[in-house]
Amino acid sequence: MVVKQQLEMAIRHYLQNTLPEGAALPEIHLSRPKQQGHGDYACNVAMQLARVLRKSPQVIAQQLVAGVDWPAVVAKAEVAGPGFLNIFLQQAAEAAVLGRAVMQGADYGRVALRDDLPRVNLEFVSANPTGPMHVGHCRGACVGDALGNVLISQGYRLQREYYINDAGAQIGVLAESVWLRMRELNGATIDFPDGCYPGEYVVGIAQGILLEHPFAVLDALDATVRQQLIAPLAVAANMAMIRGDLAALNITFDHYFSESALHDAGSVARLIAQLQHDGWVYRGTLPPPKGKEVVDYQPVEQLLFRTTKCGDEVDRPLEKQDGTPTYFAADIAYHRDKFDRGFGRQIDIWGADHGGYVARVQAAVQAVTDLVGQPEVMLVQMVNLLRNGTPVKMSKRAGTFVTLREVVDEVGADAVRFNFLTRRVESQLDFDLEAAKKQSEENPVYYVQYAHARCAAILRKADEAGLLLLPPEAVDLALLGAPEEQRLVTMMLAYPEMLATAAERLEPYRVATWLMAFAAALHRFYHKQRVMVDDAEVSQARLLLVRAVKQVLSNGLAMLGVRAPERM
RNA sequence: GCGCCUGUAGCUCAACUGGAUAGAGCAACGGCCUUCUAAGCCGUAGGCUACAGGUUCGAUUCCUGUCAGGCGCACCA
Repeated sequence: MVVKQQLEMAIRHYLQNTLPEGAALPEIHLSRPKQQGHGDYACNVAMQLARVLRKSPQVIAQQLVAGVDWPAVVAKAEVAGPGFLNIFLQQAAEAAVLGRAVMQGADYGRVALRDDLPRVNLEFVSANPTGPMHVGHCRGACVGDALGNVLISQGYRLQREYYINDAGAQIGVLAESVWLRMRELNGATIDFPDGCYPGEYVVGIAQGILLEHPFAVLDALDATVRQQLIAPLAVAANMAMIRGDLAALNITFDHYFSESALHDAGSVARLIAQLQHDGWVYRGTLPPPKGKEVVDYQPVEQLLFRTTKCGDEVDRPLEKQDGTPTYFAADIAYHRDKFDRGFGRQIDIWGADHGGYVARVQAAVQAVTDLVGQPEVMLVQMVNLLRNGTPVKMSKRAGTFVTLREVVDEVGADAVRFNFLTRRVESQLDFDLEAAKKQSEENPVYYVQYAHARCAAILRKADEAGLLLLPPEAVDLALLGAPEEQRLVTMMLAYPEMLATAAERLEPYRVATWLMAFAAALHRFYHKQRVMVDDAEVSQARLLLVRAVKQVLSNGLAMLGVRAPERM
């Protein structure tokens, strides 16, 4: 059992036996004090109880110190400040974490697979297959991949999924764009209409398809037939490109799910029929949207879903004016499909521009699966791409958007990932290309990686010196008494707790900020204490410390998908 | 007009769901390499946490209002 839980239980046990009848047991919250002098854990329960017991928090805390049956790992507990209970652990008991980290290796901080948890479907990126990924997708990609790692580390069975929006009008536009490029390649002069995809990659796709399907053959086809031929080929080409872009970021998915397959299988139509049967839909007319001028608004009777019954503002259409299903209808079927595939928990990572979409999807999913609050939607705020402090204007139409690939090539996958993972998703952030390049050698990511390389260098040095590393149990941990050493030990103890918190709150950025603090602790230790000294026992103790630190750095970086280099 | 997110050092961001002296990285200034990696360390400077109220032992955190920025507001995806 984790120390934190032992402490919690000990305190709860005491309170249960001593609190007067009817007094509610407060939540026992143990925190890691920022100040080293405040012990390994702090508890504020005395202050919470002050009002109920009509006693000063200091007095209550004092009673806790004396009365609680503290676990053996506790060295002492004392009252501090306004009534904090500061708990200090046995130094040797704490330092046992070093052996665990070294022995468990990559598994340190991880939890075994838990069958009691719902299976998780994590959907992210899902960029439209109409072109290469642009930098806007990058943040969601990094966050999603890291979150997947974090959840898996805490025992979740998780699948990473990419939803391919390969249905709808945009695909027709894509096919038409490819066809125009084909005609251009064939010698025609084309005036490209506004809605088309102008990017250079469309030419490549056109060329690729022409290799298999000669122009004359395509030209002879009926326009609709031709489009049906070109569209899937163009989508496939774009998806190959997108997979390549993701691979450049070291991101892979377990499953790619096709929207058109959903339509082809009749899932959408079946869902609508089912909803009609269950009384969730009706024919009605929506009022014009408020606050925004809709020039072409016409009151039209549509098939509407009663999302208002589950907390949405207005009911939402399932069919367009022409009778074909809306994207929303397909999306309900999609989330229903995830449920049918056995995912009791669905997490979607969307861009902030989809914020208005959350309520209706959650309402609909609740209606068709009885899962309340699903999908859990993480809204990732926008990234402002800057170059030398000025915004980079991005327009798909003008073909001026910056691709993910360009950014990765410029800045490097490790730096890109770390950069996007040090911030909470709720905060919009600026990403300056020039700054990222210029600072590429002073980036936080290198600070952490350097700490790892430094540990590796020390261990190499020890190896070259012919030093035989003792097994952890043979090392005298009491020799690690310096503040810098204890700081490292404390942080390693906190690592599993940090991971658990990151998973619980869906906040992978915690790993990155923790790593920066941990790396700082290592660098400080390095400058203060020499590892290999004349005293062989001290050397062994510090080498064990370095081995453990290197391992935990490596584990943390792995969570973020960032390399842990042996040399820099 | 309504909804969601945000406002913290010159810049980019943290602060462990309400805790103790608000911290890192860049940028600035001053020190530290003939011993394990100077992509590092130590020090200095930099803050009315947008503003005004409220809740309580205690507020960057929770509530209300104001201001500022971002995103969204049928039949696109």
